[in-house]
Amino acid sequence: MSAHLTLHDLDQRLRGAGLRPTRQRRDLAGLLYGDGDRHVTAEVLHREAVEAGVKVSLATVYNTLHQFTEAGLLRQVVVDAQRSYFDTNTGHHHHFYNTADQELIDIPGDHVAVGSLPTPPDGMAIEQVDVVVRISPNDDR
Amino acid sequence: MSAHLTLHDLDQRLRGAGLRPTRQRRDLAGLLYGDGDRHVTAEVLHREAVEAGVKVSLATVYNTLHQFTEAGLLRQVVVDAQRSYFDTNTGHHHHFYNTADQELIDIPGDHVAVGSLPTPPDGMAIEQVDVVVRISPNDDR
DNA sequence: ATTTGTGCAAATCGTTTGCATCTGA
DNA sequence: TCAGATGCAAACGATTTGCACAAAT
Repeated sequence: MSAHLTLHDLDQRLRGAGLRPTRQRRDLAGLLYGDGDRHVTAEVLHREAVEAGVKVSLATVYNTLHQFTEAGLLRQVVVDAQRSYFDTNTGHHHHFYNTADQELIDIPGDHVAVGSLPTPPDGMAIEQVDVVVRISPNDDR
Repeated sequence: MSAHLTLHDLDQRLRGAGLRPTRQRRDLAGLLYGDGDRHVTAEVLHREAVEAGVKVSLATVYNTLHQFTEAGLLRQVVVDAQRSYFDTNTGHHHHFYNTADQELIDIPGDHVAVGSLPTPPDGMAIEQVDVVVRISPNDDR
């Protein structure tokens, strides 16, 4: 979709989400939204930032990921008990999770049909339905 | 279902799974399988054990939960990045997850229909499909 | 000027591990 | 007997937090 985002684009997106466009937020947003949909962990994003010459601490990466999530710019995906993934695709969709190499792959929302959900318990409302399809390399042959 | 399991029942179950029936495993199994399906975290099970006068360390609870899981007596459920849940119901089913109080509730397998899954990427096989319906108390009115 | 964000290091929390000691078959 | 289990405390890894300093409005 987006080939490259200008500095101005990023500022707009941050302001639109009610976040001050600081240098680190802009840089991180650039890494996150610069090239298609992504799934990152804090560690991975921090490493990328450092490798890209962006000066930012791991603590700030964590803070920023959570702020982005609250602001609706990211979505958190729970598939692994030890690690938090953040998805730049905030729309309706589900995931393949490759348990062998811990990689997440998007499944477009309309490629999974969840039918006949039971009524939630009394006084409860459905917030979100997550479908995780766990996959692994088949070692036939 | 099971009103109360005898010591012998527990031993049988453990042996059947290829595990030596030690005192702590028997005691923990008693807590887990004594009364219907349950969802526990290591912390919770350890606390219950201590309260029930069962002498067992937290480390052993962790070990035991994992051994039971490998032996097919339990199933691990990933719904919260910070905490691991173990489900005594190992059959095909899904979950409601109450995000307000971190409670898991079973949804019978045949109450959720997942249709038209996309084909997994090349060389990959589906291991399991997890559906988590996140719910929270609705604060209307 | 004031508010908000950042970096660092220390603290936290769930979970795992090393190792000496016990226990079940 | 003796392989396998357990307990304890220390180690761990991911994440959060406290606080002094820096940057944005």
